[in-house]
Amino acid sequence: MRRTADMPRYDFQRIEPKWQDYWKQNETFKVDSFEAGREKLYVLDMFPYPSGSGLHVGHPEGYTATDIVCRYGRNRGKQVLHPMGWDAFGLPAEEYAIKTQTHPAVTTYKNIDEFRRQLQMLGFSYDWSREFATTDEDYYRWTQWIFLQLFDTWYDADCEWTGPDGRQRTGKGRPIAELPIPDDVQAAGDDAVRRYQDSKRLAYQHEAPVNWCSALGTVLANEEIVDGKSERGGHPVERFPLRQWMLRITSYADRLINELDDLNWSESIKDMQRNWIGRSTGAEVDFFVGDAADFESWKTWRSEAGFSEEPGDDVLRVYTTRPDTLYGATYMVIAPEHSFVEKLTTPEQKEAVDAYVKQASLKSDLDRTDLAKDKSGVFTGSYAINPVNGEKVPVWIADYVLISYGTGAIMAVPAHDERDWEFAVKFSIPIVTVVARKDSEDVTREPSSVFTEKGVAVNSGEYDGTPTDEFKALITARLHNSGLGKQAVNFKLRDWLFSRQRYWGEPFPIWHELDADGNETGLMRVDSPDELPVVLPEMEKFKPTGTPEPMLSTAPESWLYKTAEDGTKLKRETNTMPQWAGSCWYYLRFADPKNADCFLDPEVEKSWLPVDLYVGGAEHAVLHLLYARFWHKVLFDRGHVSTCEPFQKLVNQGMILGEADENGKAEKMSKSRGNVINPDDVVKDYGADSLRLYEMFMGPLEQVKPWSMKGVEGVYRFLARVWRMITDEFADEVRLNPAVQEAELSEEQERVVHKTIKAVTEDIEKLSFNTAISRMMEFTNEFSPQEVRPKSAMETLTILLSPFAPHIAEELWQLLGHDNTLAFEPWPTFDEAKIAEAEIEVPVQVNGKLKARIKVPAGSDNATIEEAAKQNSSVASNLEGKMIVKVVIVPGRLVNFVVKG
RNA sequence: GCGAGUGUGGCGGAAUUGGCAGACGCGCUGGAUUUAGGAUCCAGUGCCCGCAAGGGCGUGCAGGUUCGAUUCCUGUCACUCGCACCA
Repeated sequence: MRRTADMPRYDFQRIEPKWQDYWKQNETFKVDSFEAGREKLYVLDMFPYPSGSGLHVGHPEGYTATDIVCRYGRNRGKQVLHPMGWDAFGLPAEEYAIKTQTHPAVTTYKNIDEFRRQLQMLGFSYDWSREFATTDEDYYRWTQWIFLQLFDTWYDADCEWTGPDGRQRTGKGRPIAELPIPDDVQAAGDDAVRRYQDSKRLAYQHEAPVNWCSALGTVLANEEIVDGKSERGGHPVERFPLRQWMLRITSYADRLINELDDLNWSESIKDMQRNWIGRSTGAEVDFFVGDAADFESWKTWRSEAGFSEEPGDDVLRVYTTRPDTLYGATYMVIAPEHSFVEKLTTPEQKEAVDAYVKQASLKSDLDRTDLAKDKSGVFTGSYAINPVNGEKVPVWIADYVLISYGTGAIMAVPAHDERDWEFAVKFSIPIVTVVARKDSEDVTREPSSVFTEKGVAVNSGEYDGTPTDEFKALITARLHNSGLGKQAVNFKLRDWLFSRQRYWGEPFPIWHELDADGNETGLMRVDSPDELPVVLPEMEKFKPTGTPEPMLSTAPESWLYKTAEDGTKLKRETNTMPQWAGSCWYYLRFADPKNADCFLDPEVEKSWLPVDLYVGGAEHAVLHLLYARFWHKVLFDRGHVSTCEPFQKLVNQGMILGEADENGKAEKMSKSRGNVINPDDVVKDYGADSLRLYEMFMGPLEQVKPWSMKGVEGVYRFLARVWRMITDEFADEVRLNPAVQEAELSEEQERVVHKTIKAVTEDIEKLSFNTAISRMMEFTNEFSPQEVRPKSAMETLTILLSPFAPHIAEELWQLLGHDNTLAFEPWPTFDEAKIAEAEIEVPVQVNGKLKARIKVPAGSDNATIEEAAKQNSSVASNLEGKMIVKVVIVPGRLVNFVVKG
């Protein structure tokens, strides 16, 4: 019999819309209320920025993985929270607005509609009733509210407390009202108290060098600069000081490192975060720069007064991780921006110093990194006194020392630091060895190469012979006792620059007080929570001012100004928040998206949080994940959430590259290369189930892998084979294949069924979807040729397949005689006993080389197996005339004869 | 430079308390069916020698441990990602 065109076939174009409709009509995946006592599963995708170019094939990779976990979870009887939304503030919509005079909201919501259509076309089991965009007023109202929490919080680094998670910690974010006010501040009056409080808040204003990008018309966070250019667009960035909003993320640096330990994240992402935070321990040490004659009296005074919090203007304070090399400090360096530059510069050196400092200030970050290893610097003409040996050391200025790290000044030990070595060689500064390799006999005072490892002290007076680690601890303690230094910790992490000068972002709920002349006094007021949201003003032009003056400063006066009840004139803050703000807490809002009274009901929070599985691209390994963890910890400290970490398990999907060329080389997909695959086209040609299945079959989820249209065809063929295994391809209408019968499973069939259930189940648990799919292919290869295909086996496969290819699975489930969706059918179980074979094949080796395979009854004892092996003709001929030295038998796995002669 | 990761057929990949290397898919070869193409089905497919039986080689490379190594150890090379004058 031949197929004809009108006979039913695997018709995804009919099946897929049908079931998408069904799920929508029946609200199959909506979760209304939390059922106490039932296991919960909160699975989250990194929500997309709804760009104008639509969904990319990289999106469905992670989304399919989470969808499989969710659908599987429902079949396992869990209550599943699986939401989707939009990270919708951001530059592209605003750039488009500038070009076309269209309000960014219009573009944004249009793009969202397109993204939603594309995601629904792929059959993801989201609870769409929870959808929101970060640009919704109902949402950013609470983003502003959280900002007010940050504004209302100071970090008490010494507070010891036990959180609702039962863990003891030191350091806590506390309400600003609980901040102790020093007596002298109190005495200076209310305004002084307010300014003091403002200086301690987690959200504070700060005049600091910023990264200004004139092309984008905004300042950018350090994290948004790549190679001295803007991460977005690659535009040049200049640095100059500007008053900006900052978030005190550095207060949480230690907790952001420590609390990574218990998370189920890949070590490499944890490492990237640890690296980014960059904690180092060492010591701060004071070098005396006053009149040399006063050195001894200064030391005596210090040993009584102790190490001061502020260094004072007769000392140069340095930070070092190697206090054990103090005796080898042959010069010092201060950053060109250091406040001591002027004071330490002698008249003879003034001209050279001025020139150098000016040149350094003109260098952009790009220049500084480009010239990386080429050291430059200038001598100030002054000397400091080394506190441990009283020696005079020259003080230099060089831009390899950064003002933003440590104290902006270093002691240089050229013998044991590569940068100092280079500098000393270039400027002919003495180099003195103070650390030697252990057991090394000849220690030259002037070494021929730099030695940066640990060893034992030499040329270090009474400390000679002390091992590095011991010496570090010892000298730090002694410096502390004599008031000359103390142990110190430093981080690479900087406070987070939180303001932008663009329009399309959340306005700050902040007012600045104005004096009679309309100038800002520096004092601030906040909008009360019931005045939120502070809605973006309607505007017609979106072009940046071209200066660091924020866009919103051109907003209507009615939005910009008001008079407080006490008569004080107020001006609104005109910066907006960066795009990160909205994505810092969306996972919380998904649990309670419609709540009008609260950002998240505490009971709901305890039910659904934390996120059990979070899947997204590795490009967010530091920024988004670090920021979100920081906000979460602040909310935790303030009692708004009950867990200290938001995301229990994190998985980063690997990037999907374009199709490989004839040389087998695959490149990143990009418009300019013309190798972008559009999901719409794939769905049109092969269907959503094939796209989903293919993306999971390509290889391990976390791995980078190239696209292959032939591969899509491969999984499409598999689905068509499953279809033909269960349906009758020769009938005039869709109906069951006559081979599918109510029949008992044969022993062999039962074995295949149970083996497949076991493998697919375990693979899903491991997120090893590619191997799960190959197991189902094996099942199909086994059953397709059979003339009797028991219905129960077909039902089992249908359920196993349903998380991966839900549309075809629902359709087959219906054909197999079921009225309901299979979304909540119990997941099949397996019986280990039914997987075992009666007779097993055992490989036989002679001297580790495979010679034969023998069949023995399962559970045979070693003697039986050995005997059977010797009976094998091939083995026997290999053993002939040899002496058997040893027989290795691994029950059920292998036999190895070790022979001699 | 520092940190992390990855190297397996023509291609994507599978196999880890050390025990049959190459599951599954793609591609390729041959065959069946077909007016033809497509689709489908069957058989084969790591490399080398050989008509065959059979033999040799083989998980980036070089060593080591072991009866036995893709897996463990040492060294080395290549590629990818992240950070990059952080004292």
